[in-house]
Formats: sequence, structure tokens, C-alpha cells
Amino acid sequence: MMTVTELAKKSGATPDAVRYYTRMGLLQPERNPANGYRLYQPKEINWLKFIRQAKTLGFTLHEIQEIMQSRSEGHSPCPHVRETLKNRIVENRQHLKELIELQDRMEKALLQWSDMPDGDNNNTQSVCPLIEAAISPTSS
Amino acid sequence: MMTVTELAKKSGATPDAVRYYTRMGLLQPERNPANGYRLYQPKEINWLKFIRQAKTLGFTLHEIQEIMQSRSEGHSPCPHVRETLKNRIVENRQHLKELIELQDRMEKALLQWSDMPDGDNNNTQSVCPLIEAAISPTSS
DNA sequence: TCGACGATGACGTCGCGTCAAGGTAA
DNA sequence: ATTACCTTGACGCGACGTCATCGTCG
Repeated sequence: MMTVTELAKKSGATPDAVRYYTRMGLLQPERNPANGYRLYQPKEINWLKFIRQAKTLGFTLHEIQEIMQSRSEGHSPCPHVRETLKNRIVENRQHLKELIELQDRMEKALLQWSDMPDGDNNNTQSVCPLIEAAISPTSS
Repeated sequence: MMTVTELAKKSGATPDAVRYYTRMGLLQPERNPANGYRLYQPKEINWLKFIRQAKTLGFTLHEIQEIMQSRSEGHSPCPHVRETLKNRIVENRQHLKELIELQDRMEKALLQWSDMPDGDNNNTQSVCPLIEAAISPTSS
């Protein structure tokens, strides 16, 4: 039986994160009746490691919650896990594309700006000529 | 003089976003004393377009606020804008790297899983053997 | 009179981090 | 007595979206 900080240290999470997962119902410690402290069993180390591993694969805590609940109801979460990961890969590809386009816009703007002077106070038409001159996102 | 929806339509933003920018102080409409409606001047169209353009370059609303305030105080925001964009490019490169690594982990896991069966209800040791078997992020 | 617009204020997102104000353990 | 731990509860982040409840316009 361990307290929050002990469990946190054994798995690389912070005590605050452990409390947060507990609040979400991902961990279910007993309580020390004398002082109300959360008391985790050794097997919760594995569960917490599972949570952290799933997070590195891009699963949200909400999805992890569904997986663990499915398990506790006696089902195999694996088919749903395969589906979820497939969707996440597609979403992430789109996200990556957008970030690459952003990076491209930023780098092109900086390059383009190297030939441009800073705007002065007398030009009341524009806020910042650099930004206004920058290229807009392509309509893809 | 335009109302929120009119201004929004002329610049491609939603009325809710226009109200949000106004609450942040990025837009400063007058008010119709008869009914309290926000009333925007034609030049606010340019300001709103500027805000949207800056956002496509990755500037946060808080940064845009600083830029516009700097302008209204008679300074040229351009040097600060160049600096901010340089930092954003470095940050985004790191962010991209992390997302690419995530994508890599997800794709490798899915591939690896194609050889694995779903876990059954009798294995009480693991939550989902697929996730537990997946590769961890590299320590870079 | 009715539907589309306007207003304010509050709460939801996501995964924690942080703070306050106190009680407990060694 | 000190210090490091523990508790609950609430608020912060970013950029809005949405909802409730109400007033106003054409």
C-alpha cells in the first residue's frame, strides 16, 4: 500500500497527475480511515504505467477510461483500441500537414521580411506592414 | 458603422469570434446608446483582417494584442514581430518533431499489432496487451 | 407577430499546474 | 519544532463554442 507520492515515483508521473487520474476514476485507491490518505495497491503501479504508455501512443485520458472500463466489464478492449489508433493516425497526419504548412508560411515570411524595413509611425494605414505583406495560407 | 454580424461577414470571422476579440480589447466599437449594440467603423475591417492574418502566421491573440498596443502607442511593432516569429519557428520545429515521433510510434504499433491476437478476459495481468507491447518513445 | 438579430454571463473543452488553507507524519 | 507530506476545492491556461435568458429590429 502506497501513498500518492510513492506511487508517482515508481512510475514517473507527478503526484498531481496521480491525483488527477484518481479523480477521473482511472485509479481507485482505498482510503486510510485514520487520515483520509489515498492508499494504492502494488497492482496500481501497472495500471499507472499502462495509462502513461497509452498516452505516449496518443490516446486521450477519456479513451483510456473507456478501455479500462471495458476491461473491468470483462470485455477485450483490443478491437476498439485498434480502431481508435487508426483514426488517430489519420487525424495526426492532417494535423502534421497543417503544422508543416504553418512552418512554411513562417519561414517564407521571415525570408521575405529580410528585404523589408520596419514600418514607421507615420503610416496610419497599417498595423504592421510585415504581417500584412506576408503570404496567406493556400486554400487546400 | 456595422454590427457584429456585418463585420464578421466582411472578414470571414464568426460573430462569436468578433465578440471575443472585442472583449479582449483588440477591437473597440462604439455603442449604440439606444440599445447597447456594438457599432464598428469601416477601418475595423482592416484591423480584423490583420488579426486573422497574424493568426495564420501562428501569432497568439495575446501577441497580437501587444503588437496592436505598441502601434497605438506610436511605436513600430516590427522588430518585436520579427523576434517573435523567429522564436515561434524554433518552437514549431520541436513540436513537429514530437508529432512525427508520435506518428511513427502509432504506425509501428499498428503494424506490430497485425500479428497479435486480441487479449481475452482470462488474462487479469494486463489491461490491453496491444498497448502494453507497443514501443516506448525514444529518450531524445 | 415572428424570426433573425442583439446583449450579458457563465460554463465546456484538455490535461494537468498551481494556489490556498488547513491537517498529518517522522 | 521543523519539514515534508497529505487533504479538498477552486482557478488558470487558449480560443473560442455554446447555452440560457433576455431585449430589439424589420
